Amino acid sequence: MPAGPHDVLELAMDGLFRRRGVLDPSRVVPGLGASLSESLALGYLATGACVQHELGSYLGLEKSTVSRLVAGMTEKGWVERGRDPDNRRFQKVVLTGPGRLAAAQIAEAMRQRHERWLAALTPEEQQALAIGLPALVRAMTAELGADE
Amino acid sequence: MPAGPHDVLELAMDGLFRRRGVLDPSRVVPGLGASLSESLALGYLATGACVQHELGSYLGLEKSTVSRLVAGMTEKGWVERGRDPDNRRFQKVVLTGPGRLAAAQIAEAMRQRHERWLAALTPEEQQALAIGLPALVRAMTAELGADE
DNA sequence: CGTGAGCAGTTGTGATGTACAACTATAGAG
DNA sequence: CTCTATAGTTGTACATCACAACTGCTCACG
Repeated sequence: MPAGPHDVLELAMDGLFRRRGVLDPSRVVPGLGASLSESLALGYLATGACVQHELGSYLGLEKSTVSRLVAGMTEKGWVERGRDPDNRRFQKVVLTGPGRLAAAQIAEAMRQRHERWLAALTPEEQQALAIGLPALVRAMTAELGADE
Repeated sequence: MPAGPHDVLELAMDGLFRRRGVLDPSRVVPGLGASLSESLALGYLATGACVQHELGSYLGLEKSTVSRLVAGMTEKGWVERGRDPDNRRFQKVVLTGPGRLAAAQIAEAMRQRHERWLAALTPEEQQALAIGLPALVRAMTAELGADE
């Protein structure tokens, strides 16, 4: 009954699943009213404009869902969208000023939250996490197929 | 620009959020048709019968949600519920035979999945994960307040 | 050219998972 | 015995998402 590697994962996953509300950015940045998908989209768009279907593949969402997601973000004034003049099939999505601000707020709140968590860890644990966690994500990603 | 501990968490969280479908047991044990909450409930009930509101506090769900969750699991034949004779306010929930089987199937599938992930890690990474991950979950849990 | 195949996006519809509010039933204290 | 607190149920509404059917655009091929 000493905890093997599997038990560690088991307990961690259980803990994460049961507290999946933590993921919710509306708790991390209250009053902003961004859903999880919106937050991820804002973060992605902050690295550069993109076309809707690219956003969809990044977020792992169906195109219809992305369409409505972007529509909602447009109404909130975070993005603007318009047909790409070079290829009018594409909807190019661009962050607006307020959108950039919202993205920055979310990123900063996340950063602070992560620092709070890390502050509760010993240096050894931090070091271990920095090695183990990326490896785990790599393994999980590999299993799911290379959907970037 | 070397990745600090924060960047590690940032990337890991991003990766986990975007692939939150991984959490879905219906992919891990296809054909069984158990939702995430149902899977967690089955896992919890496998450790012993309990009363509905206890299940709710374990899962972090509102009592009405738990009521319907248990109703659904009853229909699927995984649990039975009945008033506690000692205190008729309580609904005691107990795993049935099929429920026990489903719980075992889920647990086994999870175990296999975790082993697959771990197999893709070097021994050093496994060791690091075993130290870092529980620490992270501990820190997250502490921040959220001590909910079970 | 022009037409047909295929892709990007939109809209209609519905499933799922959840919370909140109002209610019922039970228990226990005074 | 009544009053209050607790466990659970039901009505309702909301958020997130997928699938299917549609529109509009592009491009290759005859």
